[in-house]
Amino acid sequence: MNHRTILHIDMNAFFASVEQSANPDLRGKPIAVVGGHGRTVITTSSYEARAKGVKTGMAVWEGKRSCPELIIVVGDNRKYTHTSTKINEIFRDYTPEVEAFSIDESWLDVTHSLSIFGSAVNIAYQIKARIRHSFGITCSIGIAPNKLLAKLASDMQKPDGLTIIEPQDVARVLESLPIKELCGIGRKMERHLNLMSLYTCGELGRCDEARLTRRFGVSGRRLKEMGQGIDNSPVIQFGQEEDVKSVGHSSTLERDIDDPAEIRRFLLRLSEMVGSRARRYNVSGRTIHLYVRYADFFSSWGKQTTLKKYINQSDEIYKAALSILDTVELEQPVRLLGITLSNLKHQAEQLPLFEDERKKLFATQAMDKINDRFGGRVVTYGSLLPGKAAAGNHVIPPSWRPDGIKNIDME
DNA sequence: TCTGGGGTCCTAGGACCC
DNA sequence: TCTGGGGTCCTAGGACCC
Repeated sequence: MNHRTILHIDMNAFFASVEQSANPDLRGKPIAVVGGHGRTVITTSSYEARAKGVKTGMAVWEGKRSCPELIIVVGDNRKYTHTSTKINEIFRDYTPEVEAFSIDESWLDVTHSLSIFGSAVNIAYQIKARIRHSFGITCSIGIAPNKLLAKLASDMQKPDGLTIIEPQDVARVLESLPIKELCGIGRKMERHLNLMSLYTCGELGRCDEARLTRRFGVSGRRLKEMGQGIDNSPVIQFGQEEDVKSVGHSSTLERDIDDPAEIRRFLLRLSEMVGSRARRYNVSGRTIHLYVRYADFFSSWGKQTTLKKYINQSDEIYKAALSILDTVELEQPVRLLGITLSNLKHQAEQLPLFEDERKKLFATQAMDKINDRFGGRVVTYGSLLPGKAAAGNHVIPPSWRPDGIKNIDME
């Protein structure tokens, strides 16, 4: 038998747990972590709050309605990214093959570490103990022959769970499992498959591939494999990731604005955030995408333009965004603005001569990317904005589930 | 004080070239 | 004058993930 052994590690209620660990007054209490200003949602809540019906994606007042004693904590990104980085360093004591899926989830391929540490279960218990000891938080771990199943397994027991799916048990576990439990099958796909009378992974795995391909194109084969619990995708370790394909920022304004000058100021600010990050990544891009959400929340549009040359200077990005804005007539006050740079080209950079130095550089850059993506840094654009119209802090939730605004479905 | 922000991948259709 | 195909690039939009 030649199979891989993959761990998926999921921090339980990560942001809320970090806050409770940092502040003893919050322990054992229902708390909710939110972004910086009024127009925000609950990004993570403690298990005490969840027991009272508080869910990710709720507005603060909704959370308070179902749990009046709910304590609201404004999130601190740096705390979370710092903790996340440290936790991933622990993982790398057990294998170099660590892939951070998000700020609070990672996969580890421990296939080649088993002989050193005895077993995957041993590794899992060691990791749990070290995370609890160092950070005072718990995690759920799934052990399985591939990433898809490991992630499925880590979801099965929370909090502080440990679930193993042995290769010989895969078919039994999947037989009556609802398809939407699989990572990659969302609400819409579930509905489509249900309409084909496919409800469980067992049914999906037995479905005729041609039937799935007719309906879903190239995804058909992948769907069938998922139903069978097949996933050959490798764990991509730090520094081995593909180059980033787009860099963007968007932000809901504190209040709706329709003053063109104010809109332009905000676009300049977004351009600076996108530009500085692109420069840090050493990329430039030819395509600029502008996104606008109107005051009514439901109507929005996005427009993109592709230039002849690659850019990453903030003023050039700003200019391109303005040129797009000039082609439209705004229909309502603006609630949210976003700018994304894509069609990226990686710029040549000086690489260290020695292999281990290169590896270190790549790993650092990879972690930088993760930190950037999850808002770990403070981007300064000082004098550009006169005070009040600024967006709030960005707290990127670890576990957005379709219970929130996405659930307001118009069908 | 209703409803966030960061991405990736896929599809469809049009323009344009050979 | 009318007819066709393949390939690439681009825009727009949707589904999915955290």
